[in-house]
Amino acid sequence: MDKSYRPDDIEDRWYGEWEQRGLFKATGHGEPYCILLPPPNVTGTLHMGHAFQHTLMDLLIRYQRMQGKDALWQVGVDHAGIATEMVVTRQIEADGQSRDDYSRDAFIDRVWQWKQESGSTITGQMRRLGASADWSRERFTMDPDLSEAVIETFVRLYDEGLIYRGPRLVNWDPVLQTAISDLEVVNTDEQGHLWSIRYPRSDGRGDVVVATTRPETLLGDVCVAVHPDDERYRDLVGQTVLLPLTDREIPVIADDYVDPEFGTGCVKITPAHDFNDWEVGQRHGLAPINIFNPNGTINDNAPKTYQGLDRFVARKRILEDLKAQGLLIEEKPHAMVVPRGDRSGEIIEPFLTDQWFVKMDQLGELGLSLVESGQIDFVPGNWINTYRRWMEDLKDWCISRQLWWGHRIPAWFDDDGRCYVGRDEAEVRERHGLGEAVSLHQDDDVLETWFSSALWAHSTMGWPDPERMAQAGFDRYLPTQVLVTGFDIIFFWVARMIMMTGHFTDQVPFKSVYITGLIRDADGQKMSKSRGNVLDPLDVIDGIDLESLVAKRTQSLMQPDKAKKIEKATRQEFPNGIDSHGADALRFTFTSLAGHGRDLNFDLSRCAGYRHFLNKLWNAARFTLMHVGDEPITPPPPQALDVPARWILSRLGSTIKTVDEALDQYRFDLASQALYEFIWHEFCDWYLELAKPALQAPNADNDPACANATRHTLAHVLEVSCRLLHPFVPFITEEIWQQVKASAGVAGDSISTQPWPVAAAEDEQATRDVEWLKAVISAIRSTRTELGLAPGKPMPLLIQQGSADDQDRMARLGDWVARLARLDSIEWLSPDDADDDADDDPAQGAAVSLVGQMRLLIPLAGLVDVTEELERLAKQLDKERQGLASTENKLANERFVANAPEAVVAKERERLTQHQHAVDELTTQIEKLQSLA
RNA sequence: GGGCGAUUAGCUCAGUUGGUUAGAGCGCUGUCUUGACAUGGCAGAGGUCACUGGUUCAAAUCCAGUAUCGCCCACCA
Repeated sequence: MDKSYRPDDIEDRWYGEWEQRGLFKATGHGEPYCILLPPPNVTGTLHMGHAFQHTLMDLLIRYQRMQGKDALWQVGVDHAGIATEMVVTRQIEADGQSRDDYSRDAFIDRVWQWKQESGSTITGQMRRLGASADWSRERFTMDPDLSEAVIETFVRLYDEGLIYRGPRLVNWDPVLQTAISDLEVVNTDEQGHLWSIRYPRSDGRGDVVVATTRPETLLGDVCVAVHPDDERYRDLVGQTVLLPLTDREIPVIADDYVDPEFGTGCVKITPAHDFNDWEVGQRHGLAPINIFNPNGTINDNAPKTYQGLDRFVARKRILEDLKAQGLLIEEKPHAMVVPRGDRSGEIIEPFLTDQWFVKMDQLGELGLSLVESGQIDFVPGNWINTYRRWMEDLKDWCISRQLWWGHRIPAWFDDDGRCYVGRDEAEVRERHGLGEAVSLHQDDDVLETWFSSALWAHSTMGWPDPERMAQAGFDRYLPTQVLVTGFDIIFFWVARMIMMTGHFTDQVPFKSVYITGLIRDADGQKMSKSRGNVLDPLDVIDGIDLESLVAKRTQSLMQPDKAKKIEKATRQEFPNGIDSHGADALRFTFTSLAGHGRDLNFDLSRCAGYRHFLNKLWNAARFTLMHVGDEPITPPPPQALDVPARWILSRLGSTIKTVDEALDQYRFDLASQALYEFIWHEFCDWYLELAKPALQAPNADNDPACANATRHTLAHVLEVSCRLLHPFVPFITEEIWQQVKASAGVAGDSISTQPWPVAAAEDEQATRDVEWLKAVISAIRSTRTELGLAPGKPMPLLIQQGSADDQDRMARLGDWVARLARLDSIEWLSPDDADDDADDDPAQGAAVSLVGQMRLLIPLAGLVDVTEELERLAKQLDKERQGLASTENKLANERFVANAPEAVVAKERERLTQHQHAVDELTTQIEKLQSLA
């Protein structure tokens, strides 16, 4: 093995091997355990959020696989309608063409071509991360059978009356020219203007003044509304006003939607271009007037002068014209909420179009009841509130999109505009008795991407075809165990999956939903391209030089003027680029940070810390292998195990238990912490040191049985630790395990299919022994350092007092004390020597430390300044006095003694004795030294 | 406007049903190339657990309120 841990060397090798051997395929044997991968966009590349979630899913899958379960990680990719069209359109433009050059079929062909070439970026990256998915079952939402599931779902819902089509006001993206869902609209706070406009009364008796942030929409006004109780305008209601710039007269109506306190208390009503106004128009039977074309220009319903103008150009022109006519009274700045499309960033237009909707009343109730009944639980539990609140206030789901890439809606229109729904044209003709003479045209719209994603749980299990269902293990893997995902798609996806799988299969898609936090940068900022603080997980894994990183962060920014600032910050934060950390270190960072209910700040220095941890493990393995060789070691009889061996085996058992309990509750952070603590601070810091004497000459020659037992323990603990760590850090553990398996007496091709370790019983006696040993050694080391005694120089140790236990332990464990504390001798002084009056009291010229009843003396022999030792003792005394005071206070409180559990009081009493003893000892020692000085 | 969460060491975070003198990593200080590891060892420094009250023998932990920050949802022109 290399002296240093080099993740790139080992990680490359193993993944291909695992996949080739088919180790990640579901076996079909044993208790099933299935996780669905939320299908990433086919256009996507792995970002931190994916890497985090995939690490957790992979950990669970590997853990369960090792438990002997039939672990299936069902993966796949989403066709992502809008995102994919944007990517391919951009590519077409880069080729010097325009999208308009393409027919629908030609465009779709081009998308498929793109998909074949670059649609697997993210799955390649998942492999780099170590994701142990069953790639043989990888699916794409537009695979023929998944498309069949989509059509089937649509038709059935339509037949059940749960899908309908109709003209509705929807969120319209004028750039992408498609409807988008409420969830895809981001409401941003922006500074706009509020204009006050005069509408003259038809009867010539003055005018009314309305305030608006969107003056161009006045072309579509159908009335002016006032509050019914508003005294000021009582006489106006029922009258008409002249709509400026047009030749229309519109009524004044009363509606309590109007807030009389705001502005003038008069509101212009444009039902075709505002959701509230739509409601008002409906209530008063006023037909909406649509003034926009789909691309956001003014249409023929407006006066000629404005036709064809872009909505914002039109706004400017209208304001000028109003001003010219003296109808513009005031313009003032106004803070407002502007709806923007999350894909295009454009201002969204409420727009009247024919769209398809799924009725949500019945499905919503079902989705709610499946969670309320406890069939699905959320981790952390409070997310159920978010889910509940949304489900209780569902609006019908607009599922049609005016795109080309996606599942085309299975509806056909005849020449009279009558609509027929069916699985295909032939079925439509048959169902509705339409002969060949009737010409049919399929609806041009496609279904939004989330419609097919909503079926993911059962469509990947073969639904609706019975044969495919049997083959895919529909009955076996559904419901799946846990869905790991971010809160941001609870509405988009989680809720809809629950409703759809529930409705069509009478099952829940998953039993638990584990909601992860968001990955932020080290300062808690959201990672975003525009902030220039995005970390690519692949760069953390493989490293990247500074120039490439700067280039990556400053390329194709929406606001190119930010490039300089981003470059500067990047150069400052990563003066040497980013080091290679390896997939294992990144994974361990994620699991360590994965507490509940909290976003996590990704700090690269923490990732480096875990790379160091893996280096530590690597070197512990080197040390072990150096001593254990590669032949099986005869297992020693239990009585041949020395105290350190019994201790480390006991600690290993506790660690297994802790990890099991933590993972059971999805506490990845606690599990990681326990492993870190065990490997570094117990196995490396103490056990390896305690094992050395037995392994080295002359001890090893004198006591070969002990040496054998130690070697066996080393190999065994390392081998089990590898298995324990494997779900967290699969690569390094495979590498080490392959080398230690022989000496540990274990056989197998790969660690990933080895059994999960089982915790042995704790060995309390060995634990207490080693706690004592550590206390004694630490006390001596501390004394030496504080007095500035050469750390490498062997010293003698004298011991006074001490209990029978102390004496017994020192007899059994003294060799280890001497070795680890660098002592050349240990000598018990007879009680007489401790007499205060004795002139030859050895303690007079020694540094003293206390462990329980024992006084540990290191003779100073004039090596050390007495004042220094006095300072050290004074410091200790101070600490002990504080402890004593706090304990005394507690015990002096009668109610404490009376009410606290006996064990707590007893503990406190014991503590009192110890502090008292220490204070006495230290005081005596200080007096002695002072008399000497 | 409604809801959720957070506030613990310089930084990033643990702290389970209340019970030692509140822990870890990174950073910091001192020291050591000791035969696994300087990506390291050993020893240290560093905290009024946001604030104010309350419950309790006992509060970082439970309750109420306050402050600050963050997120989600919401129709005010």
